[in-house]
Amino acid sequence: MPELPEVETIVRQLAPSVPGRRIVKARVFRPDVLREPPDHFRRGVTGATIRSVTRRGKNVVLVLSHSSVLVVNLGMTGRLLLLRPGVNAGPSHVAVDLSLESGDSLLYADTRRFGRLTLYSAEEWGRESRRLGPEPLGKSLDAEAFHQRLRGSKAPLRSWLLDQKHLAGVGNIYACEALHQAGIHPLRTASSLDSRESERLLRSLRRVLRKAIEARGTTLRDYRTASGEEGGFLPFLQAYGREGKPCPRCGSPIVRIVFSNRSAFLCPICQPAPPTGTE
DNA sequence: AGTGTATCCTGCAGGC
DNA sequence: TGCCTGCAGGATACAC
Repeated sequence: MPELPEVETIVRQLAPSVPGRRIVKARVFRPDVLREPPDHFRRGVTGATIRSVTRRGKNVVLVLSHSSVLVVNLGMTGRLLLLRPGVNAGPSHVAVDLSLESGDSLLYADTRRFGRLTLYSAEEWGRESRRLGPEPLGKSLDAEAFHQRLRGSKAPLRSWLLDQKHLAGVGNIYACEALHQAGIHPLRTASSLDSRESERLLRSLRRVLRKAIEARGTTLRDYRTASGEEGGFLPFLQAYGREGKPCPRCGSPIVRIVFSNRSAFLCPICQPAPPTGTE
């Protein structure tokens, strides 16, 4: 669930208050969210000062002193919360608790435990980060560069958008929303878009991501901001999760299709189906 | 280079 | 009330 806007919301909330603070104690309740033995993780973070909190794709990136980097990928149900004792209540399914010297805690909670906390050296994280595609809201990606990237792939657009090596941060909700807004069918192949269509798709993608950030993300069920609040973007979804409900643009019922083992939501009128190629 | 399938997990909604 | 099935924001590995 946590896609770019949700992770960006969490990072924006943590960035003003967390950097400069030291981790005085680390408790691991669910070792399976770590990629290394719990005692190694505890040794790696205890005593370290958090230098910065940033985002790369769907990852929260915490740069620690001693040039190590703690990367949090929230999976489907992960939450990263700043818990102020006596102010906000703790969540269930706490996996890792990082106590800060002020008495606050940075909690990682995750019902399904698909999320991961990974401790990298700066070099290792640099390598990992370079494997991800460009940031969709970043300056380096212009319409021309986007079109060039699309031209190299025959994958269906929805699959292409979800692949983090093409673009970093797009998930199923915002892929479906952007395609709907751009009037492009999710099964169109990436390379089939002409320059006008690819420009329209990039514009739609950026618009929906920005709007979702403004609304502090989409809470379907589990997502919470770093302060434990729900995101406000759900009422603005035009296609995702709206099977059978009227398309806000043309009124015809939204349709759910499944491919690559995941649902896609679309308007069959606004998003004309590509030729099947079998006839 | 693609796709389909399965896996890691829990919880909730809907049908009966 | 309970049982069952299907479904869920993600990432990855496998066979084909």
